[in-house]
Amino acid sequence: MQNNQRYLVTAALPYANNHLHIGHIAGAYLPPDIYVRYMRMKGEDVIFICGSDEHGTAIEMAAIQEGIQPREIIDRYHFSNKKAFEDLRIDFDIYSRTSNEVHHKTAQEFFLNLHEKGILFTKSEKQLYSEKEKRFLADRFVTGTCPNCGYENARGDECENCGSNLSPLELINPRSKITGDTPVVKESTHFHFPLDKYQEKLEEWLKSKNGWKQNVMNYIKGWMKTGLKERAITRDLEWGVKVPLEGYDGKVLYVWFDAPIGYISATKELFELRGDADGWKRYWLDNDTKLIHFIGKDNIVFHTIIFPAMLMAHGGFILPENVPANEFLNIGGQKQSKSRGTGILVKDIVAKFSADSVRYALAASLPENRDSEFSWEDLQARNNNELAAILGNFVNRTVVFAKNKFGNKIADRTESTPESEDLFRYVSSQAELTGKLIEEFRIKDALSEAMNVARAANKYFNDTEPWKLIKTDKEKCGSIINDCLRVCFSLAVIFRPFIPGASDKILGILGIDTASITWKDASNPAIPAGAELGENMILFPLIEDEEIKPAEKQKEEVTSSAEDKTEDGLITIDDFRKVQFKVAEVLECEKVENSRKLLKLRLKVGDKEKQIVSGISEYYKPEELIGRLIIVVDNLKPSKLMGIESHGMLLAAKSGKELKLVTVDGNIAPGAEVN
RNA sequence: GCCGGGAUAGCUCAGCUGGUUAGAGCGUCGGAAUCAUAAUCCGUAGGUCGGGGGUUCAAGUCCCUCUCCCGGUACCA
Repeated sequence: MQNNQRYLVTAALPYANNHLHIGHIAGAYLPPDIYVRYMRMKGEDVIFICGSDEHGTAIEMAAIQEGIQPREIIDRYHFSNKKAFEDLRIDFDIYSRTSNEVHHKTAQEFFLNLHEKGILFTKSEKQLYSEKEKRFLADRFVTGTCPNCGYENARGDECENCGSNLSPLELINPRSKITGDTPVVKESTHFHFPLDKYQEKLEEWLKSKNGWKQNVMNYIKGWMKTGLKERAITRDLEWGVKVPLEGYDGKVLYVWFDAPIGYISATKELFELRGDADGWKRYWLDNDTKLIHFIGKDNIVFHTIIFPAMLMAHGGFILPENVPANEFLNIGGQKQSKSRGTGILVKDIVAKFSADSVRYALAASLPENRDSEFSWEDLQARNNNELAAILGNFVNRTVVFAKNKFGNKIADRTESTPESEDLFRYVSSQAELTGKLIEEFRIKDALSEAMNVARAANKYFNDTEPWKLIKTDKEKCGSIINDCLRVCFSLAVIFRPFIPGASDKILGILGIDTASITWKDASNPAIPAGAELGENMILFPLIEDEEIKPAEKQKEEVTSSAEDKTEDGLITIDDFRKVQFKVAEVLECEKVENSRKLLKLRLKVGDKEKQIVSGISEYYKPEELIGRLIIVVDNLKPSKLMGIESHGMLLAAKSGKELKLVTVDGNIAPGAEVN
């Protein structure tokens, strides 16, 4: 057989600033794992590549906020996510990371290749620069007042309040999110990639692609219609792949440029580990290789437009054969979101349920055509009503029967019946159908067809009634049980891509070596009559209601606590409303004796008076404050400072050694609400 | 605002270029069976395919419009 075909399968590189949730798994990792397992059993030459995407602003910012090095952030999530994949038995040939030396080198070479060809061009742009930190501030590092609605904490890229898109330069009174200082406008020069020049070539290439999913094509059309635009491929940032040219200190490759190159670097690394340093070329530079990117829909542009354009520009590389992007998996109608901290994390779900159960439940509701829903009840129902009741039960009833009636040995098959032949014809055609569906990336349908085999198997058991036959015709009964055991083998093969754990167990019971299993075994399940069966076991323990309920509660807790403290420090309007700010007039003010910086203030808030203690005597003298209107938090839980009760706190802005009271712009009655 | 996507049985979803009584799984209800993790098998009920209008011999499927949800993207004060 002269099949030179090779497959290079990639799964989106997870960004190493958060833990993976099951939406990621359903979108971009479980489908390729199933696909790859199947293709391997079919005897195809496949490599399966993934790794952590570890550069970019968000990681640098997270590090600054936590006061640690980016390295610590990426290590935390790289290893956590690597383990999450292992726990779910998602078996990459390599799970690499873009902080690796081989990646930096590969990305730099790629950049230089384009640069030397004169494809890239430079352009200078005005950007905000922090003198204090000696660095340019990325959009997300800046906050300020929105020029449209006046919201004071608008982000550099958009205003959360009115939804307008902003550039940091538009912000009124911009501040660094890190130090709070005011940045200045400064020119910065960046390399750009002329994506617009590749539009025609891309469109032509895409035209030749049939069999791509409709949703993917729709996204592409949208982008093409608006017209592609040049894109900056460098940034002013510390954390990333350095621009490998003189005079570009402090600049790194933009993360979207370096990340997809990670697929190439990871492949290089894989073959280095295999002692075949040039092996990666067979996969990336050879037209006999089919490159398949599994991703979520948020990544479609990068994998169908930007990265292919980069590969075209570089030359020599193959372009993707298909990009079967999935939609999103929601939970209770709610989007799972890293940045909002909602969603069910892999590490939490595998702590509680088996990889097989989770894989099955997710595979059964993959968001292949549109966003889909996942719930804990779903997981329970899938496990109990399908895995346990249909598949698990069939294997169990067969094995138990063989054990009780045939001395735990594989009975002889002495005769064949039309029913038996029908059954195996069906098994064989279902195996073919399941495989075909997997190859078409219709994993959900494939799984459903696989389960139909187990249904047919149960029906065969029911219809042939071996429990009756054993009393009248043990030989014929033995043939039936032999059939059933062989179907168990077929089931182990057909289900193997989806639930490898259970497949191993079934094959273990049957005493079959798992190493040499091929897809063809599903149609030709050969088991040695007379051989002793291994120890039976329950493949899928039932999931009780109690196991689901705490999980639900847990989920709610996660969600609600996440609302209070989200990744980028955002709160909801409801959170804000909890705090009652009021205008207060300072009636009396005196220094607290023996304290270094405490002042005791007597305030008039509406028609009541209250006392607060505040640590501002280093900045304000008591007499300066009397008569002034200030802003206080009115509903703060009272506390004692140096034995003196304080019933609130005043607001003041602090920067370095400066502190200024927050006041109101003009006269207003004390007690007025601030919002 | 503009562009795109979605709205199909109680639930989760399939329905390609328009064509017989709109499908599957789960759940419901009834029956058979009792080897098996009270697990199986057979059957039943259940939908004016988001609302309205149109094209057609024929529309869930095409066109228009409206409502709601989700993405993307532009701008005004």
